[in-house]
Amino acid sequence: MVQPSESSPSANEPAVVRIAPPGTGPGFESGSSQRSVQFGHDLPAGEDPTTHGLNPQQLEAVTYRGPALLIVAGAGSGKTRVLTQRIAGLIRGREAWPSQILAITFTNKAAAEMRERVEEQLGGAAEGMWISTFHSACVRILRREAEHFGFKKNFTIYDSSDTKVLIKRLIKELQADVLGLTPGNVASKISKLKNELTDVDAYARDANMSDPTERMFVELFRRYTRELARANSFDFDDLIGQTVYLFRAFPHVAAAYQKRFRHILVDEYQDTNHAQYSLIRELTRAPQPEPDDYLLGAGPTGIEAASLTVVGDSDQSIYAFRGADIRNITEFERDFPGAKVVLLEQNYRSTQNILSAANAVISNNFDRKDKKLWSADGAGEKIIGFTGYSGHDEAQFVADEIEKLHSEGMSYSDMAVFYRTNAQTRALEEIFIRSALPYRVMGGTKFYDRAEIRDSFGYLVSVVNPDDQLALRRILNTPKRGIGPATETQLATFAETNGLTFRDAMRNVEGLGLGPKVTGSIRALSDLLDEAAELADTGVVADVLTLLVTRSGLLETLRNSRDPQDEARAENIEELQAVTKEFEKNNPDGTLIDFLTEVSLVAAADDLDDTSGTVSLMTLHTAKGLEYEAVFLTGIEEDLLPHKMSANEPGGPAEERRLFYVGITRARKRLFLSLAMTRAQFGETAVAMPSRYLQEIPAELIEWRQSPGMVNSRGGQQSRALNSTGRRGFSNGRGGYGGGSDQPPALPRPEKKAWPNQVTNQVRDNSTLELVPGDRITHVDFGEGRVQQVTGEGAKRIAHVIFDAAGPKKLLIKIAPIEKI
DNA sequence: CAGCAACTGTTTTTT
DNA sequence: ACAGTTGCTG
Repeated sequence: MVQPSESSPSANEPAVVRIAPPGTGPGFESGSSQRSVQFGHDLPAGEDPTTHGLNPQQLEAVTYRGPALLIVAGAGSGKTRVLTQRIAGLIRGREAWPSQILAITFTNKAAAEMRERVEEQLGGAAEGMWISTFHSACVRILRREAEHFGFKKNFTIYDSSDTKVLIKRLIKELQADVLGLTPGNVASKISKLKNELTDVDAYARDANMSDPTERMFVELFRRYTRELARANSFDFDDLIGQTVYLFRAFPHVAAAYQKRFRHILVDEYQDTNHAQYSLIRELTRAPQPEPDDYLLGAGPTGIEAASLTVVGDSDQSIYAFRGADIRNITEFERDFPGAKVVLLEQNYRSTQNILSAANAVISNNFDRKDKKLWSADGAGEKIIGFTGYSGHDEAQFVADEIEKLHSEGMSYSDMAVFYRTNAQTRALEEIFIRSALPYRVMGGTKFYDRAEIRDSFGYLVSVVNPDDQLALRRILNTPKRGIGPATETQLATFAETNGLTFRDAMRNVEGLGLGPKVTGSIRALSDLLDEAAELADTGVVADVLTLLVTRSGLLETLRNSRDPQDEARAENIEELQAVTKEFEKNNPDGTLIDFLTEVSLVAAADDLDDTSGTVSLMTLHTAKGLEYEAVFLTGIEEDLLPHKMSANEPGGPAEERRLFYVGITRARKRLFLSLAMTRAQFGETAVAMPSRYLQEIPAELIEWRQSPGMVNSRGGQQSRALNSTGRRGFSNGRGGYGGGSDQPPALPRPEKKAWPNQVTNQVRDNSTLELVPGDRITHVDFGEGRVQQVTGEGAKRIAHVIFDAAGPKKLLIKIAPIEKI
C-alpha cells in the first residue's frame, strides 16, 4: 500500500515533521503535565506502557472493549493521549494489525502528531495504519475506486475558489445574476446541500419550481455537477459525499473497507456533518456477503461490524456553519445501542482560574449536559483584562505584554493571539512589525491564494488532469499571449460541436481557422503541456514545474515587468519551486498528483511550525485543538464576538459562546482578554461595545488593567501607555467590570472618525535614519524618548528606546513613526 | 487585444 | 482599505 501523503507535513512547511520537546511549543491536546510519563521507554520495569499514568476515567477509555465507545472529553483532559494509547494497546495486545486501524482527525497536522506518538509508543510499528483527515482518507479511497463510477484516478480537487470561478462562469452564461444569485451564495447553498447528501435530483424533487430563482438555482446546481464530472474533479464536499455514494452504490466496494478496518476512531466528533456521519455509518456496517460467498455456500460473512470509538466535546462544537451537526454526538448512544460512555473532566492543561472562567461562560449555554472542568494544579494567575481606545491601541497592549512575558523567560512560540475574524490581523501585524516582534499568521492560506501561485497550479493541473477545462482556461492567456475571450469561446464551441474536450480542441487548433498568431500561441502552449505530461510520467515534480513556468514565459514575464510588485510575484514562484523540491525530498516516490492532492488539503493549522520561535496569530476556529502557555483573546466585543452575522442564525449566539470557551481553554498559565472602544471596519471607524460574554466571567477572576468603564471619550488624546501602568484592582465583586458599576457602562459615542487611524495612514521609510545610543527621538504615539541601543542590520535595525512617559520599547527603525530631535 | 481609470462590494468562521 | 471588475481608449 502506498504510504499516505498525510504522513508528510504540508507542502507549505515542507521540512520534517517537527515535534516540540516536552513543555515547549504549541502542543496538541495531550495533557501537558502528564507528558513526561507517557512513553513506554521511560517506565520502570514491570509497568504496562499502555495504561501507565492514567486516571481511572482515562484508563477506562483506553481499555474498554466493545462495539461502540463515546469519550466525552472536556478541553485539556488528555484525549489525544487516550486515543493514542488506545491504538497502541490494540496493537500491542495483538487485538489488531496496524492495517486494521482507521483514525480520523481534524487536521493533517493532528494526524501527523498522532501517528508520531503511536509510533513512539510502539517503536515504529505503525506501518499500514490509516491516520488521516476525513478528506485525505476519502481521496485515497476515491483514487483507488474512481473508475467504478465514471471518474478517472487522476482526478483533481476543486477548492472553494475554484468552485466560485466555475459558478461565476455558469451564472454569467445563464444570466442568473439578475435573480440575485451570486457565486458566493450559490456555492454556499450547494455546499450545504452536499453536506446533507442531497444531490440535484433530490433537491429538484422538493423544490418550488414556480419560483424563478429556485428554478435557476436548480439549473446552476445541475450544470455545476455536470461540469465537475466532465472536468474529472471533485470539490471538497464531494470527497466525502461521493465516497458515501460509492459505498452505497457498490456494496462489494464498501465490503472491502468494512472488512479491512476493524477499529475506527474519530476525533472531534462534535464537528462532523451529516455526510461524515454517514461515511462512518457505512464503514461500521457489518460487511454484506458477496454473491460469490453464496455460491460457495458460505452464508453471511460472519464478520462483525468494526468497533467505533469517537471522542468529542459538544461544548467545543464550532462548525455548525459548515454543516456540523451536534446531534451526531448527543445522540450517539441512540445511534449505537449498547455504546459505552466515558467522561473525562480532569484538566491537565490550565490553571483553575482559567477553568473557572471557562466553566462560568459555558454554563450560560442551556440545553447542555452540565460538565465542570477542574484542575489539581492550583488557581494560578488572574486573567488580565484590557480595553484599548482602538484596535491599534489594543494591539499595542498585546505587543507590550508579549515583550514582558518574553523578558521574563517565556518563549515566543509559547504565546498565541486569537481573534474572531481574519480582518483583525491587520492592526496586530502593523504593531507587531513596528515592535519588531517575531510573529506568524496561521492559516489565511495566503501563499496558495496568490494569483501567480494559482496560475502555476493551473499549469500543473492541466498536465495531470487534461479534462479540467477550468484550469486550462485559467492559463490560456496567462501570461498574455494574445488569446482573448473571443478565442477562448471559439475553442470551447469547437470542442462542444465536435464532441472533444477543451484540451483536444487546443491540440487541433489548426482546424479552427484562427489567425496565424493566435494559432501559433495555442500550438506552443498545447505542445508545452504535452511535453510536460511526458516529463511528469518519468521525471520529478520540481522539473515539471520548472519546465512549465519557464517555457510558458510565466516567470520571465514577471521578471521583466516594470511593476515592482511583479518581482515579489516571481519570487513566490521560485518559492513554489522550493516547495516542490522539499516535497520531492520527503516523498521520493511522490507523483505530481500526490503533490497537488497534498496542497489541496492543507488546513489552516497545518502550517504550524513548532520550532520557529514566533508568536502565533490565528482565528479562534484555527485554535481548536491547540494549547499555549499564554493566550491573548482579542476583540471581545459585541458584533465581533458574538459576530453580528451570527445574531440571526438559530443557535448562533450559543455557538459564538462556545467559540469563546474554546479560546479560553487553550491557555495553560496566562490568559489575556482585550477589546477596543472603536474599531476600524471598511476603512471607517465605528464604536464597539464590550461583549456580553465578558460579564459572564466572575469579576474576581479578572484583573482589569483598563476596564471598559475607565475608558472615556477624551481617552483618545492620551496614549494608552501613559495611564495603563501600575493600576490594578478594579474589580468590585459583582459585575465583570471595574469603575464601580455592575453593568458595563454605556460607552461614550465619539464622532465618527474622531480618532483617525493613526497607524495606517503613515507610509514612511526611515531606512536612511541613523540612530546611536543617546539620541533623543520623538514618536507619534509614545512621545519623546532616548535611544539606549541599536541592534540588527540593514532593514531590520531595531532601536531600543526608553520613552519618558511610555517606558521601554523596541522599534523597527525602518517603519517606526519616529523622528530624531 | 491590452492598459488604464473609475467603481463596486466586501469580511465569519474552513476542509 | 482594498481587490477585483467594468468600461473606455489606443
